[in-house]
Amino acid sequence: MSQEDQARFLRCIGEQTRLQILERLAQGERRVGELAALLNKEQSLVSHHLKALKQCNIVQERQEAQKVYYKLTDIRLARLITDSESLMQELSLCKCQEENHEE
Amino acid sequence: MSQEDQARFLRCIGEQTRLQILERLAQGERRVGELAALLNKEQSLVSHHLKALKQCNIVQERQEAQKVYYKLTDIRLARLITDSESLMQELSLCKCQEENHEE
DNA sequence: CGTCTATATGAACTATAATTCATATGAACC
DNA sequence: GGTTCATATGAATTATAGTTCATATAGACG
Repeated sequence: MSQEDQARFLRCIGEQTRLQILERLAQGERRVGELAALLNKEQSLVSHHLKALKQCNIVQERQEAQKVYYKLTDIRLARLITDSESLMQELSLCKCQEENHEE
Repeated sequence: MSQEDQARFLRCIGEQTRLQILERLAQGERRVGELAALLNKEQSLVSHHLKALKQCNIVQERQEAQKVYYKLTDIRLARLITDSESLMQELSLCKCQEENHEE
């Protein structure tokens, strides 16, 4: 597993729509159309993102007739995301001490 | 803390050169020039990446004369990266069962 | 077989990010 | 003050990634 793969993996998670998808999948299996409706995004967009997530082994699919269900490959992914979120929140607290301007 | 911020944070970590920088900083403070030499990259490139990391509160700087030392804002960042790496490695093992072609 | 439903795909476009190069800044030191 | 050393910056270029649209595929079902 190269460092480039690790970077690719993190970048794959580091996208807002994909984070939203993963948030939903953390609660259980969802169909493509369901996700699109829940997130209020185009079906093709969701499909593209799911493909990206699949390529990084972050999600798995299961087909049932024309319907395709996606789920997290491993539930620990949800934990990883949660952990990164809370760590990031702590880090950003420090920020406020030093700078509170946006340029 | 918005989801967009979280995505930005993960993307910031999800870059090979920055991962390499963080790997070094996990071992302790380093100067810009040191990092450039260690990674065999241009000084300006390292500087740009450090700026990106700083903007996400991932690293902190400390100046001493003309020299600028960088370090991780929080050592748990190193853990987060390590954790993501090992989880990712596990996930990629499953991959091999299903596909072993590169297109 | 035609139609509907669900999803995937690919091309085109747009946006974002990485890299390089040349140069600016600024401290140190003679 | 001029020179050197360490770092930062900005513009220009290139590479990568996100989004949309139109269309393909493929199963279900009358």
